[in-house]
Amino acid sequence: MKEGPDIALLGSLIGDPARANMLTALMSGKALTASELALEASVTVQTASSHLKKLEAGGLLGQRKQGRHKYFTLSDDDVGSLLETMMGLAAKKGHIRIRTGPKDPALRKARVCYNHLAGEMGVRIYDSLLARNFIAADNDTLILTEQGHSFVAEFGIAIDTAKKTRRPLCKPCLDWSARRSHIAGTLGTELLDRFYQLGWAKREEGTRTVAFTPKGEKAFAASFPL
Amino acid sequence: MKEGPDIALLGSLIGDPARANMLTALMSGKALTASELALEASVTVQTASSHLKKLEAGGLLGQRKQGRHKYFTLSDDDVGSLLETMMGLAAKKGHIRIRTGPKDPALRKARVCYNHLAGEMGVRIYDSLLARNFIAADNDTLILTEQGHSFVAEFGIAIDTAKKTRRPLCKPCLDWSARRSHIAGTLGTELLDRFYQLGWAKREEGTRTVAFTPKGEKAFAASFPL
DNA sequence: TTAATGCTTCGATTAGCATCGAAGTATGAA
DNA sequence: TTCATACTTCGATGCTAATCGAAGCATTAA
Repeated sequence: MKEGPDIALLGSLIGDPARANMLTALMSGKALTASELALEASVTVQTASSHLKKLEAGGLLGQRKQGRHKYFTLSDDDVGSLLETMMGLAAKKGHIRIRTGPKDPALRKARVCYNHLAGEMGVRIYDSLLARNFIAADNDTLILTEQGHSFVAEFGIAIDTAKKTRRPLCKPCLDWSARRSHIAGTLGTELLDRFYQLGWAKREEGTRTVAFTPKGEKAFAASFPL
Repeated sequence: MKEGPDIALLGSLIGDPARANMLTALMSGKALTASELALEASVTVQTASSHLKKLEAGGLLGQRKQGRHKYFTLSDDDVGSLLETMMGLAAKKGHIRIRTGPKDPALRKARVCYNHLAGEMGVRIYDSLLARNFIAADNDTLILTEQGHSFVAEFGIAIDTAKKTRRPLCKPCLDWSARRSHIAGTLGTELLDRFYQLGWAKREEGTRTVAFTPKGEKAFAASFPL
């Protein structure tokens, strides 16, 4: 018995509610940490770890270590389209969708990526800094250029203190939507803190949403033009 | 917990090995009975019945009662394409396929459908008789016409004895490939028996394959032109 | 009617696996 | 170094569901 489970393996991987929630959370292209996925699935991190291991072994997930975090994404576009097909069929057959929903709209715009800004605005920082040659890609890491140092200092960040730590100054960090990179590392953290400090934005309780004030959003747009 | 298993339900349905085997067996478009599916999945009929109930409730299967048999098919083309997608991904990810395979080639041409001939040659009988007005569709059943009676008698079948039973003379029966109908009922049984009797074909042991002799195949083609 | 076949339901057993607590490893911060 | 965080592994528990035997229905044949 239990002989040839070609599609059965795939099915059973997707068939567990916890794993299905993780996969749908990753469907947006977002790269999520194990803890975040645990939260999405409403299970403990141990359980999540076990699931993620299985999903990875099954070839559905890819991972990328970033410091002490482990980011998971769907491994393939094929996986994405399979899930999309399944969601479509499930909807058609009346297996109604009860999943969350009210979170995303604000999260897409700006959210905390555990210590730096992600979402559209996070991507914008990256693009803006790169376009003005304030940062430059160097062998899979990012370095802050001469002009970049000036800009950061002008922006009110004491970069020297940040330099002491072993933590990289800039790091690219995956974003969802277009799987775009944004700024992580010490600089990313410092920037986000500075936004809070300037009163441009503040963190919403309980969620990962970062809420910008109208005034803050204008100032942001001025400081990070495209 | 266990909150919103949109795609999880689909996944778990496909995730069970027995069900996966049934679904892949139905992937060719063939309409199979519960017993046949049980055989395919290597489980008892009770277990199969339970699985089929779930698959039908999940909207993956459609059924058609035919006498005391219950024929199952994939309910949708969407279901078929989902399974195809999954099989493709499974192959790509290295979940090797161990399933049967060597059966089909001969079965496609001619096979026993529990008491009548199915497969391409079965479909041909249906088409030939219909084209020559030997049978006619009447309110979801088939009737043998006046000319049809002559033909059958000429072919060597004592139709009177068949008429006595309560069993319908002709019945359409689903076939796979193009989901075409072929002749079942008393007439179907009698025709197959006559083929055996004429030495045109004989049943292969252990399989559902019907092996026609070269001579038999020619005679068949002559008797059932298109 | 009786007998046979195809399928379903019921009940009990069993196996698998998701789950979490607790301890262990790794990375980063001070 | 020490402390904190992110994640993994181990072990035990408990729930779910697949499985099959046995009995019940439905259809067909004699």
